[in-house]
Amino acid sequence: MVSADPRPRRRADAERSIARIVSAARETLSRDPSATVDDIAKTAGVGRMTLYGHFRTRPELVEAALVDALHDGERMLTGLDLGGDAQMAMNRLLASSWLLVAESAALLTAAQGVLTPGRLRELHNAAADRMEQLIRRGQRQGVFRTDLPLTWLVNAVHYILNGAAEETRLGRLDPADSPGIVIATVQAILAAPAVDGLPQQPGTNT
Amino acid sequence: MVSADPRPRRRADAERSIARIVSAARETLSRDPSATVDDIAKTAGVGRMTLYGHFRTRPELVEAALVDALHDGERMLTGLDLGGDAQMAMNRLLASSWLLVAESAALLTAAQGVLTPGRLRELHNAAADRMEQLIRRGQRQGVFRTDLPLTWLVNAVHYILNGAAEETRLGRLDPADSPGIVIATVQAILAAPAVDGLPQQPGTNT
DNA sequence: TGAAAGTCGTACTCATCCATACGAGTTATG
DNA sequence: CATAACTCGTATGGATGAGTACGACTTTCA
Repeated sequence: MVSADPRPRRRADAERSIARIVSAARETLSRDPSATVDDIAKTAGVGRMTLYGHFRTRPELVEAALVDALHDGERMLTGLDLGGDAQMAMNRLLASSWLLVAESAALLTAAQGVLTPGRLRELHNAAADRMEQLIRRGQRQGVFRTDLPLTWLVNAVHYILNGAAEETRLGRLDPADSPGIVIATVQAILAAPAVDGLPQQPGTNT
Repeated sequence: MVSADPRPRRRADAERSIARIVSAARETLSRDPSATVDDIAKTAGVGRMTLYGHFRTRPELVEAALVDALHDGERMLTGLDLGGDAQMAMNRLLASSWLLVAESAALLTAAQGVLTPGRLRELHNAAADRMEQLIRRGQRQGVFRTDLPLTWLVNAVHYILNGAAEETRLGRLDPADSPGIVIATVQAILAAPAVDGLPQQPGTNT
């Protein structure tokens, strides 16, 4: 399961080009999901032919960009404690991943239009699962609501994340305030409704 | 300010064609925001040339479809009581407009890619204002939270609406359940956080 | 019923973008 | 330093989709 290189021999400058291209693809597609191959090549400061030398088709390039972003996510979450109080864990998860998710929202859109749903799910599942497990744990702890479908809760969080990303990109939200706003909103969505005079399962919230 | 007809004389069959085209545009663009003029004409059961006879460019057609959808919204809200308790009013607003908003979500996306931001705002402002006023009133009543930017609250509701629309379209949400889920989620987002032992302004919730 | 209005197919131009072909020049690396 | 790997411009092919031109046919309506 170690990352196997089908192409072990590659020159240093080629490696550099690929890195610049992938980076440019992430940047460009995050601003405009329908960006042209030529746009991406220009942003990378590289001829279009060089790009095609490494990525045979546009979908292949988009996938590479998405995979790179997801790898960043995994790396970022390494060593992040998702145990303990689910609410706190969720806040930590959001605080550390919000920026990446925000930046990659449009990239995900681009991928949706170009990759098969199956392939997309395969790539994106790890991230989605993590969120789902955490919410489920919060439900068992009694701090997250259980009266709405789990799938909806997971996706509602995503929609809020992407929405906040867009608001930030459009300048309607101060990037400095965004994390706090996202956390507060997600908390509100997930929180178990504390009915007046019927404070949920007592004893579960230490 | 009455709707002025720049083209008073128009034959009955032309009127019919236009209606079918606009309807087809709404339907088609709501499924695929990047639908072709040809697609729309086919859906309308009309030749492409007929379509071009009434709408000179694609943007013009998209705008007509959006305007039609917005008119539907206005018509739907006529006679809807938005007074009284803001929370209840919001529930009524969502219950009656959710379906239309859901259907028009993708249409709005199409419009965003084709209309100038100014023009789009001009068309869409009435609907957005209504939501904003209602939230503001709820804040004055003490039932909606005031610790997040008003703009964000308005747009967060929109993102949830569109998200629910997408979930429904993808079959991940039962259309019968959607309204209830949307209402519950929006309530959670807007509700003033009832701090334990500090139940907000007493006397406002009769 | 006849002229104006509307319908609509075919064929065309124009622009954009993906992808390939070729080939000359440049750089890494054993 | 020689060769293989890489870069990259120009040109080309092919697909798609917007919008126009033209002209024959049909429908409305005064």
